[in-house]
Amino acid sequence: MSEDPRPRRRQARGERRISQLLQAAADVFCANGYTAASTNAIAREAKVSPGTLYQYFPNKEAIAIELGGRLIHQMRETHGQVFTPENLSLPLPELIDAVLDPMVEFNCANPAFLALMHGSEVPGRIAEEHDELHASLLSQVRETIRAQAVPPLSPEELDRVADMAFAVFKGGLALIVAAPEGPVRDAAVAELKKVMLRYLSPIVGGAGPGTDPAAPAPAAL
Amino acid sequence: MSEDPRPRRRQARGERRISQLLQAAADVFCANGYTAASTNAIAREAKVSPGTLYQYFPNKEAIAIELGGRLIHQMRETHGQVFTPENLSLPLPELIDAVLDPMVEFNCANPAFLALMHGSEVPGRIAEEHDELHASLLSQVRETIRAQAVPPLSPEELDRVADMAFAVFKGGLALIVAAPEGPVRDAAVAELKKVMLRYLSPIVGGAGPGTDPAAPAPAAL
DNA sequence: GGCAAATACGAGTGATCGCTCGCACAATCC
DNA sequence: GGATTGTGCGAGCGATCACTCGTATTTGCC
Repeated sequence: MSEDPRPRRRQARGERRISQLLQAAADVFCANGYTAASTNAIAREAKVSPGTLYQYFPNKEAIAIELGGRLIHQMRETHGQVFTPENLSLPLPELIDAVLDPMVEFNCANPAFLALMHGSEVPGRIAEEHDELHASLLSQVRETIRAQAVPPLSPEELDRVADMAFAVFKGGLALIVAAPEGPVRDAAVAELKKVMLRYLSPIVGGAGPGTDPAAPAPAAL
Repeated sequence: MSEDPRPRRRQARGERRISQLLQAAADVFCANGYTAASTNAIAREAKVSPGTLYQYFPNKEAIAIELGGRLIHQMRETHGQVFTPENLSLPLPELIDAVLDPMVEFNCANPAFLALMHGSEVPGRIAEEHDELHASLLSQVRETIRAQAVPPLSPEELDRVADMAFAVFKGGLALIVAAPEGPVRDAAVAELKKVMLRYLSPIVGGAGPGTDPAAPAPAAL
């Protein structure tokens, strides 16, 4: 609750150590989970002594807080550029590309994000921030679907569809990040896009079977 | 390793204690995760002393092994009754009902299953058994889709579709078990069925938009 | 160079956890 | 009843973990 009036002068070396420690923490959290990750292991991974670690973080929880905070911040920047007014009125296939691609890229580049956000073992502060982010993302998804839905959905339906679209995305995302980098992962991304497109098409396209009423056997790609 | 030639005579009271301890372990694992769950907490939850707990389990891992084993066994029984030859040729909507309903029911009734199977913190033995179960389920899904696909899918496509269908189901399942029991959960289940139906329809129905009710009288069983 | 602050160290401390052990009670068999 | 064995207890042991502290080194500033 109290601001600290002495913001602790940091030298460049200190900032570097912090990044180094957070990177090490990300690796260890990712490999073993939050609870099983020991602060000594994090320090060892960062090639520093336990004492040095505690020079920059008051306790283990603070490490997760800071790491989670930075990841959430990056994620917010990512999805801030994703749900733009222009994207909002894009045709569905392009909209799905525009939304999924950055999300997939971020989560593949930062596996610690999912590891930290998912466990029920994480300290309460992280869980709170994650809930906020989740709610924020969800409302963006909801507004996007609302903007696209023809005819308009009832509020209850809108909630259900947004919740399910997000949950399904998360399920597919887990498959994608688990896939080996390369063509296999790309194919998985394409497949998830198919799921989303087929699920949402009837909602945006009125009663039609798909967004593209042309060729009955598209089977492209 | 070595079979034990002395299968340790158990009295009825002992069997009851074991069930009691496993139930307590399920609750504690579910609430705190495997690593954070202490054996003393499990014993306390079961209203017995730590010594009593260790009368029936050699160590903490064995508790998770036994609990996971029992849950996996139940799950196998469930999905053994799900993927039957009769169900294999069911129309898609009925097939989805037949597969999803028991799976959803099981996971809602046994939240410890997901809690135990999901963490990367669980002992290696559980992870192995879970991988086996996962592979088994996946192959059942694959065979079902293969039986339904018109025209037949290439092996690579079949793998991708089965993987994605399963991953998407798991994502939706997480939403469902998190939903409060009652109409909200039922609506979520119905919504997940929509996702699966819309995703798989183009695969089974050839070019058709949805489940073509061409065969009006399947009426078997 | 000289000083103060920041950085780095790593053995050590208290707490917690998995697990043990000695002993008492209860059930079963003869 | 006596013998044997399963059941139950809970204080306590060794290991591990989060975290500290006294001290040595490096950096920024004059």
